[in-house]
Amino acid sequence: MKKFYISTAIAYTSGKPHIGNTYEIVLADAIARYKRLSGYEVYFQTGTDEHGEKIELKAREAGVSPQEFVDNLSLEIKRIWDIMDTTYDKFVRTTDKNHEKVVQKIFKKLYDQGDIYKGEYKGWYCTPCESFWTETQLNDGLCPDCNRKVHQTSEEAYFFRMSKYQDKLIDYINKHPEFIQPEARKNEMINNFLRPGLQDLCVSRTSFKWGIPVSFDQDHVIYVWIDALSNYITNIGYDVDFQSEEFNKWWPADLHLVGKDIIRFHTIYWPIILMALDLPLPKQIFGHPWLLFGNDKMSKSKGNIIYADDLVDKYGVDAIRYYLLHEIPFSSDGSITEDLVVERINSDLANVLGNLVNRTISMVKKYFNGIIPEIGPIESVDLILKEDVRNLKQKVDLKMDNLKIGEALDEIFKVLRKCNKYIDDTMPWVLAKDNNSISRLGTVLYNLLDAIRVCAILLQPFMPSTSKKICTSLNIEDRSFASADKENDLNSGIILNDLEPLFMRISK
RNA sequence: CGCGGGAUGGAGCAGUCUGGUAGCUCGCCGGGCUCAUAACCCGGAGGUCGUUGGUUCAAAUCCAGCUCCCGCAACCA
Repeated sequence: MKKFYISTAIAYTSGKPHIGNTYEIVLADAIARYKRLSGYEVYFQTGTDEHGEKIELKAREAGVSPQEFVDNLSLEIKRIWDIMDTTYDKFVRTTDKNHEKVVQKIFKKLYDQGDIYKGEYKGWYCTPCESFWTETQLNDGLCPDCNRKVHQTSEEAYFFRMSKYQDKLIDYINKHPEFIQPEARKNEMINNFLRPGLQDLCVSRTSFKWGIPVSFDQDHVIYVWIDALSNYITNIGYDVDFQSEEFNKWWPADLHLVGKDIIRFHTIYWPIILMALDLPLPKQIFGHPWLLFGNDKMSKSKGNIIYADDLVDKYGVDAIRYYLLHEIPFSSDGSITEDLVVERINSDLANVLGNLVNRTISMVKKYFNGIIPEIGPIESVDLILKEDVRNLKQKVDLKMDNLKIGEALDEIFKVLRKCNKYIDDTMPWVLAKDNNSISRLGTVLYNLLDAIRVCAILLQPFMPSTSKKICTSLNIEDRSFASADKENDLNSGIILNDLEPLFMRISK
């Protein structure tokens, strides 16, 4: 069986994630479910990134220990992932003991082989704020927090020799055009960082304590790069000098999903760390766009934050999954407001999907006592619908393979719309009035039910519980993706199970 | 001249590589139908495809200049 390892970035435990932060786990879940249904053995990993100065600070503000602080947030994040009905196989934490142990070993190995060396980190220090800043973070040479003067300072730190691997990485990226998605991001990375030459990366800190200590130098904690990024290998059995069967099975990852803001770390630092460890690189990294509130970035200061759990309480999980998966394009930012959510629910989920299923099932009840009819006489109008249904899975596959998730959903909804048109074209209510056309009526309703069957099967990765409701009502036994290629796979003579309306219209 | 992406009916997008009647969803207007969730189906209005010039029988599409918007420009994750 072919394997598929997909990951999200691990979420930083500095605060409750908003709906935009929640997009990534839903996107990953849709892809993971899609792969499983397509016959892959899937490993889907997510989790939390729990170290760093910011967390140390926030914990102090909250009057709790950093460990308590991250325990709470990690739980909260996991709760939201669960609310979104996501099927991750493992939820990892960077405070897991095994992760910490292996990260220390990785650091030591890189140090021993000369990729990491001890040096000095030069920066700017703001005494009142007790903060280090880099040259570029300064605001006209002043502290970006308080706008006061800063003075140059230096801190003992360990550095990673990035430049040693840059040519190898450029070569790799050029030979693997699919490695960085969308492709525009690849140009950014090559032109802004790789071609001008990489600076050595500071991989340890002494200015805070909340992190994994460097095993051979206790004044230092390992900085985010090596700590957080290695979660992708430490949790599947990588152990520096011993590699488990599990590791060999899953690595390299097939897809790292990350936000566009952290694509640099995943397409430059992470691959170089892997090269230094002599490990293969992940096959693909997709830096997905963001979800904006209207046209603005969501932020606490703007007070425009929307949380996933609030939306789910109000509209249901599948509606929100649909919104996220359908409305966020492949490479440009998506937009959300509550009005937009309502609009999408009404026009797509209620009017097209919900109403179609409802009107079809009620006709089967009304005209055939709820029993799936036999196929009778066939007309040319049937063949057109059948053709669209037959081609659907292949179209969805193509979109999914290119990570065009919203367009994959569009393909399914196109067929649902065609079903609505088919009803108007065939006018089953007219057929029902004439005893001579009852078998023709059977054909029409059977075709509709079978089209709905295929759509419901293909909707599983995106709207799992809605899909399940439809499948249960139609008594669909085989729900694998392979069955979406079968034609007329419904059993005539079986009685439909009751189905309450899937999505009701929401009035504003 | 730092690098890259974009500008298409009221809104959001596709079409640009491989020039040849400008397409989709939503909204609006009119009609049809009644199985259905005031839903569904059909039709219509609305675009000189950012701007100027060039190539061509023909340009949203190719070339050049200009204007505006956005992302990136390294240690906050």
